[in-house]
Amino acid sequence: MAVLTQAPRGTEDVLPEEAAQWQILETVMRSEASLHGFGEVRTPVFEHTELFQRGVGDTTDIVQKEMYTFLDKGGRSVTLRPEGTAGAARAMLEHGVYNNGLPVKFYYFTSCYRYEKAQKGRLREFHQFGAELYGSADPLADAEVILLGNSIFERFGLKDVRLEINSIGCPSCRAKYLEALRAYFEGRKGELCETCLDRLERNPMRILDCKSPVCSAIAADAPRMLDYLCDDCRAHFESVKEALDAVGVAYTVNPSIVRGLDYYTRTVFEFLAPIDGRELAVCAGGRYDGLIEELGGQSMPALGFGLGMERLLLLLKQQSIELPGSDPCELFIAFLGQPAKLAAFRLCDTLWKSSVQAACDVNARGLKAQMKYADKIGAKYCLVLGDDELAAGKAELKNMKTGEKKKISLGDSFLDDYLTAVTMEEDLSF
RNA sequence: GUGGAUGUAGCUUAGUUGGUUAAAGCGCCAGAUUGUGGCUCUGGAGACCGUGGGUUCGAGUCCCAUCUUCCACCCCA
Repeated sequence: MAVLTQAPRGTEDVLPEEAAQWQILETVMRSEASLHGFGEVRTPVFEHTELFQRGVGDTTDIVQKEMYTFLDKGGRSVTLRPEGTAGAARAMLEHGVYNNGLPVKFYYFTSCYRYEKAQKGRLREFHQFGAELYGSADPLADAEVILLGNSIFERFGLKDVRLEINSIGCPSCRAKYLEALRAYFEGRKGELCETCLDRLERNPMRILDCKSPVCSAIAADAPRMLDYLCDDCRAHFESVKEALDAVGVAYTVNPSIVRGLDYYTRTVFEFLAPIDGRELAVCAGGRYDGLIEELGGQSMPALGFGLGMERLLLLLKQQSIELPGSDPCELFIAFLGQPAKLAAFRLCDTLWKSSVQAACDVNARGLKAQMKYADKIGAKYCLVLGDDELAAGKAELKNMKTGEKKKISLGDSFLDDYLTAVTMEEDLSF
């Protein structure tokens, strides 16, 4: 049956070659995050279902139809995390991390689970890098978080990544805005497409980015959130922009950016990039000042973003940005005959203990096949061991690229001989 | 969730109006003077033709269902 030989829909295996790419991404992102003062948190894959209902929002599509929710054997309802923010916030509250001084700055790599119809760049199990900052209401915090995202794209040398920002205000000014927006669209109800009629009920801001030409024409004249911001929200947004300007982070204000999660307030942003001809959000986030209180903590401002690892990988691939692959084998030791076999194995062990990537044949192959294999795995050097070499106590070290050979000792000075020979060659190549 | 495509060896594909043991290239393995890789030559292994039904004397080819992948929408990282 195919279930045995086919991964479930929307999931992907990562094989060694690609895993090497993941490792590089993670290493770079970790170093960038810690440079900016963020510390890693690791939280459970599943949480109480209620955490997401509260944290993500009962009215969102994610909670309403995309969560992997099930009862465990104790009858508790648990859910595979559909995003990283709620769990991180929960952990921060549970352990009272806010007592260690504010702001608290977290980053994480998590797998996330959403029951969606899979497409390229949209998986049921996907991975996010996320950053969270708790305990600062200052616009500088917004800029700092955005800057972290930006610096990651810069580190990889990615092109055509656009930053769009917007402010969706605080609960009070947004309420006024929604009222105005609803009134506006109600007035032109007859012209809207079917999905937008539905949006009008559930989330009128979504109508703003409808792709239908009719709706977008109507949306063009709709009231804009930015015109409804209260004085505080307006000042906040202006200061965020000032701070971004100060560090030279380019952005465009896009008044129609809406976030699908209920917890957002004020600043929202997206890093967009073209992937296979369509523009996808690779990284998105914003401020959510109400979240912590919603989860039962004392009111505390917070913000953060999620960055889709698979999408980042697609983007790197598409822009042909080569990350160094997994390290090839350095030295392959080929052998002929039983005594040489054990000698080769012993030499490999010596090399391994000195952190040299060595390998020898474990398939009982002929010399020629061993050489072929050494070539295939990209060995830089090759050593052939037979009865003659064992008797002489010396063997020829072959540079697989140039074909040059050099005699080195197989005795106590083997490691030194090998290392000097290799170092000399590398010096020559410069 | 809605609509539309797709599926033949590890990979890329061929397979004629349904007709004998399903092809090819690349890759893999092994040989070409039991001591040296990359080039060449020769040979070999490898496919229940996504899966399950149905039509038929006979199905990779037709029909239905189902799964996967992909595209648009919904939504989103």
